[in-house]
Amino acid sequence: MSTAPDATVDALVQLSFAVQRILATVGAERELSVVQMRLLGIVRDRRIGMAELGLHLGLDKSSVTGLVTRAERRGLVQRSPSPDDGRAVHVTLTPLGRDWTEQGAAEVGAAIGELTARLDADQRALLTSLAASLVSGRATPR
Amino acid sequence: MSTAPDATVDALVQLSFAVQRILATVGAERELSVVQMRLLGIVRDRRIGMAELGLHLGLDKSSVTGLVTRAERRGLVQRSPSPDDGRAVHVTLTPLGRDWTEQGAAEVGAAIGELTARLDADQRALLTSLAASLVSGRATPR
DNA sequence: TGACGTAGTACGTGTCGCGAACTACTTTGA
DNA sequence: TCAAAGTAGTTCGCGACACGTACTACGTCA
Repeated sequence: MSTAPDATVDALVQLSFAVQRILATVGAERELSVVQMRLLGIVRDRRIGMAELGLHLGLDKSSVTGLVTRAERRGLVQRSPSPDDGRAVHVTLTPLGRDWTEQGAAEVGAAIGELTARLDADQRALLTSLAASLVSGRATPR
Repeated sequence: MSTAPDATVDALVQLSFAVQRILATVGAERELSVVQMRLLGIVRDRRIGMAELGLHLGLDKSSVTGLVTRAERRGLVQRSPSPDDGRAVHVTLTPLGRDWTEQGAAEVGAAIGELTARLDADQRALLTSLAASLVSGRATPR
């Protein structure tokens, strides 16, 4: 029920825009939107169908269809029928998609490294642990 | 030139998506996109023209035109000619726009409060200070 | 086997962002 | 002083993107 202090809200919102901007910039080099990058990142290490993909992305299934279709048209992912379920489809990375995903991840890592360059190792670890606990919903170890 | 550790990249990227999701959810109650919310937030406490707005949002000026036009059509902002420059336009909140902006800010504050509920006051202050320093580009006080 | 649920697609609508071409006003410099 | 160059915004056409609705096809369960 408690409202966060304005300073906290501001800081987190601004930070989220900064990170999104990094993602958008890295993606733009390959004409990938942030959502496309996210799609690649999710498909990277999961065997996943359209519906579950929609859950991860917070998108309607019909939106996922279009997203995957565009990525497939560009040769980044491919659909393959599920062996278990005749209705279902699995989305996997093509070799090209895998390349781009690796490269993109490296570039994002570099940009985040730059963003956090002013922090020393302790501060960075602290930030990581605080951020991770917010996302996971678990308490932060002290 | 240093790349951030994967854990840091993950935590910050995930956190940014969590915050964006909050913004999107709050906006959705009024059928406002995240960018529309941002527009309101920027116009809230600035006397600003279209070009500068584009800089803040990282958008092309033609995109700003459309953005403002849609917001204006909904009665949230208004354009007024600049007294100093016959070419320029100032974008300001209407009373309705101001209401929505206040309400939206309060709801975002509440949601961020919930997101950070597991942190105690010290941890929250620490997170705020770390995040703020990343965004400002200034060093974090120790 | 028939009813119901689930996975995914097709289609129409609207938002959003871009670049290029355009108008209108301002600034600059000879 | 006045033409050239610059600046603020708009318009237009395009594609990406997200949604809801309606549809097909397959699976499950009684």
